[in-house]
Amino acid sequence: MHQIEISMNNSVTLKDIAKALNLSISTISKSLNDSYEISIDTKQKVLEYAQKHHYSPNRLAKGLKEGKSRSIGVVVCSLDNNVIAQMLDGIDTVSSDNSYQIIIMQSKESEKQEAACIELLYSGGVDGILISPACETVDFSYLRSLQEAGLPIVLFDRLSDQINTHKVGADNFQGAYDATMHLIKSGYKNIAHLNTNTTLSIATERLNGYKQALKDSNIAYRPELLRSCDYSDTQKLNSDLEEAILYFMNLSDKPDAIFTATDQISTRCLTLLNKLGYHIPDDIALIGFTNTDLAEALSPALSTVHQPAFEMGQLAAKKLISLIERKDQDPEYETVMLETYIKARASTQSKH
Amino acid sequence: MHQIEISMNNSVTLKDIAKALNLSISTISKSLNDSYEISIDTKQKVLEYAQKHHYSPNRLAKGLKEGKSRSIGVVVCSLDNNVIAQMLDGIDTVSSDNSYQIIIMQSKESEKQEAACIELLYSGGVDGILISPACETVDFSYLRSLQEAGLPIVLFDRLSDQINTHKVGADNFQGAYDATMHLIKSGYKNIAHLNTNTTLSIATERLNGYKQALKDSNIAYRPELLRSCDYSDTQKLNSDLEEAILYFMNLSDKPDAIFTATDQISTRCLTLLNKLGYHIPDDIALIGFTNTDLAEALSPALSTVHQPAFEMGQLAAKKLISLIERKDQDPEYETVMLETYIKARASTQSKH
DNA sequence: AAAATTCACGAAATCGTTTGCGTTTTTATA
DNA sequence: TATAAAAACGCAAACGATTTCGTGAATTTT
Repeated sequence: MHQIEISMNNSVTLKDIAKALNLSISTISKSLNDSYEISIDTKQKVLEYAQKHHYSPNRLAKGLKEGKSRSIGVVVCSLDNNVIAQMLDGIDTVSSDNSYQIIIMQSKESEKQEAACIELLYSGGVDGILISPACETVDFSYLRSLQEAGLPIVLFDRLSDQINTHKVGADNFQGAYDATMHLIKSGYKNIAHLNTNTTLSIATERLNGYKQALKDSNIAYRPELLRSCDYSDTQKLNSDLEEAILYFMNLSDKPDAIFTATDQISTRCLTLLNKLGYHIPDDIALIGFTNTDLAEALSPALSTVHQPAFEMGQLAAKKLISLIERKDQDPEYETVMLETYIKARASTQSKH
Repeated sequence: MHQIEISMNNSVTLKDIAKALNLSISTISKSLNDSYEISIDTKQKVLEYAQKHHYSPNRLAKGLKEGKSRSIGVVVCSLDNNVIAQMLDGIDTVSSDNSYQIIIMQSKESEKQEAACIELLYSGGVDGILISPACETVDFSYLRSLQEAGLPIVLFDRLSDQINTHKVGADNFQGAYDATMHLIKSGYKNIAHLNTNTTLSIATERLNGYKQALKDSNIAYRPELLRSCDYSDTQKLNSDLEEAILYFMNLSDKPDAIFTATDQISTRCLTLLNKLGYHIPDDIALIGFTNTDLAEALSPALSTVHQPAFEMGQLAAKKLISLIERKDQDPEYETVMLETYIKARASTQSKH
């Protein structure tokens, strides 16, 4: 039988190899790092032994020594979300390709918890942080102070003016503009808008796109057709949503279409409208931001504004890694807005 | 103005505080760890300075010293997946509560990539690994060797007999049995089954549940009503799926219902049946495993077998942490199967 | 007042790597 | 042959934190 050579609690270290081969620790280290100082014979012996015994360098020790951990902290509001999952997928793809590990944490839309995440990641020695801020978050000073202390930070999806760094998001203004325009061109005139109550760019940009489309089409903006839902808690979101829909449908001059601003709002809105017995799109048309691949299979098929979530994640990770590795000295921070796509389906069928 | 006190590249260390307060490093460490050896006055001074300068212990150093990193490696096939996202949410909740960080990696259903993930996590010094194996994976010897070397491992969702440890999954047999029974009780007799081509327990358990329900209902199992799809690649999955459906519908004695075994298969199957012009449930009924919260809103509303994904994640994380912290010496490994729930909707309406 | 405790702190080893520099041995040059 | 230059390796410091042990000073005990 072949004995387990590894000590019970941990793996082979340089010291173990050194002892076994009767060499010094530094010789082992240099051999494994293919240093010119070591003879080919020795290198081979060391390499062979190391492979046989599954040596792999202790990342903690290496990180400590080099001041780098080759890990990236990712802070998102929630893991259980389509769009976010796709962004994480993109982040992970790029990170893995560049041998970075990602440490994911959830803020659950709480500013406080978000700060705790960041703190933990920072002290954990991450080389940089990718963050999509919680919707509660208004104070970016802590993040700024970390940035000033030298920690690379990149914002993605939800952006903010309060911090100067690379930012990768979707072109929310254009997406909202296109969605609204699509409704207008399909014959809808009284277009309501359901948004969140956040201070983040994502909300205002989409609102502005909506307004601009109305303006460009010479349709007056009616404040009563704008309602926002509390995004911090699912319960509240649903009740706010139902309330808003009932409010819309009881207006004397009620809307003939709704444009919804986020994934959750879009899909829940469809569900609620169905439940309340409204017929889409005859009673009311619906288009909204969401990335669900079930849009086609919904009842009715839901027209959507699709965000390139995977690509956003990829780009954000690339930007962060370039900051970490200082590929460009003294970087010019830029904000990239990736294009969104309208996918017109039955829920916004042209008015006859 | 208030100057940034932190050095450019990194944070405050014990040494910095020691120098600033003219004390020794050990005194600082002990103060912050509230040691009895230090006077109250000194402790207060140190604490005050530490807080003011945002000191937080370097996790790498601490981990190195203690031989623990307070981090957990999580290996899943994909991030972009509903059920998995919910499981990750559960894992993260428990991990955060116990101050563990989670490092998530994707195997993308590849055995090779999975091995690379595990290797990376191990050398990264994780305290334990949570893994839902890739469907390609047949060889668990590497995982076993790590386990023998002392690394705690817990399997979740997709289990395997090839490794002896804690396992947390859904009661797939019962879920499949219930789903099939539900179809039978609703008047369907010719029930087809769409599954994956994997060797993992998840597939065979669901198949067995299906078979058992047929048997208990005195319905003969017909091999031609069982088809499996390649799960390793989305393209292939879709084409396999379409092929299988066409095959089913062209049988002389064609099925009047389909029971689908996984999230992806279930939702795509619905989409495909719609696209092919079949009417659900009149032409063919459909029930399948999936956790999507859009089931209600689909066309038609999809009957589902729901897995307690969040809870599975929670429990798996708890089990792993208890292994890590050796709450029970020499643990009796156990396999927990959490209950699934049938949610009957329009897609399996009773035959008239 | 002398002895024994307690108190408050510092020195140094340790975790596993990396790396600059010193040392020995071998080889090449004058 | 004496000397310079490479080659091959070891020593030791460093990264930041924890922890054992040792040491003066202050306090208490007889």
